[in-house]
Amino acid sequence: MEKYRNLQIKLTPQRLAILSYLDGNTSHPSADDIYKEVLKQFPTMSFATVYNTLEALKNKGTVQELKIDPNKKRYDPDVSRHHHIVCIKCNNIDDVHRDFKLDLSEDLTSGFELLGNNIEFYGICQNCK
Amino acid sequence: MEKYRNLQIKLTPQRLAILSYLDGNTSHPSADDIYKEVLKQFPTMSFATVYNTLEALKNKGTVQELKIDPNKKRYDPDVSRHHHIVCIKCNNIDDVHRDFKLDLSEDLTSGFELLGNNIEFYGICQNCK
DNA sequence: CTATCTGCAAACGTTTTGCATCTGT
DNA sequence: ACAGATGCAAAACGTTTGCAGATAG
Repeated sequence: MEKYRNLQIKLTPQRLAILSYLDGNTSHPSADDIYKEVLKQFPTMSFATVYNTLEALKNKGTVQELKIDPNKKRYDPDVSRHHHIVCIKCNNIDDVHRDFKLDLSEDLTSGFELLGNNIEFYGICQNCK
Repeated sequence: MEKYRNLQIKLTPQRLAILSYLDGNTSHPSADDIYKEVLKQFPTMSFATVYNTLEALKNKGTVQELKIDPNKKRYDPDVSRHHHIVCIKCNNIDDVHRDFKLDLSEDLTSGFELLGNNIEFYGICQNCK
């Protein structure tokens, strides 16, 4: 795949399968979701490879780790500035592509150098209503 | 303790020690932090009791579980509406007591019934600067 | 050719569970 | 008295690691 050449990581068949699964994926999959999917193509796929690849992609800035699910890490191939809305019943996650400028006055930052924010909206999704 | 009577849970000595440790605590402790602390007073304290108690307190709405630390759950006895600012270097968490009214227009909620939001600010804390 | 990746299995840290005993109400 | 809590140990779960063999560049 041409588009991945500039990642500067070794493009093994397993990694290409992971990249292809992640490309345009808005389901915010967990490591296990990725593993299960790629396993179909590579019956010897291991978690080590999934995590190794995710670590490499995180370092290259093409995937971000989400803290939305308290029980496992989930991954988002969309690293553009956006937020999420989570269903409190089924944990389904959707993207919220809107920018909010949230400034904190000095007295609220506890001396922190403020770098940014992530907003997690929550509610009940269409399916669960 | 009078103030805990209305929780409608059995107030064992272990639970009172946990409640006393949590009361006014703004360090956002993990289960392990709580365990270690209460262990000083009750050498037979077990994780089962810590988790059991936290579960009960969550259900009563007097403690909330935080998803800020990807490696372990952290707990906040302050259930008033507030946000957090996290240090990207040391994972230290401070409270941000300010209200932001963030409305999402219909076309951004993906059909969700919007109930609220949590904002995680991030930056570098005074110690780490 | 060699730095890096894969796959397996073992290890890890956190959280959950089963169960016998104990205790707050 | 008894519903529900404790404490222990084992298990479950997601994630990480060590290492021998394989492979992309």
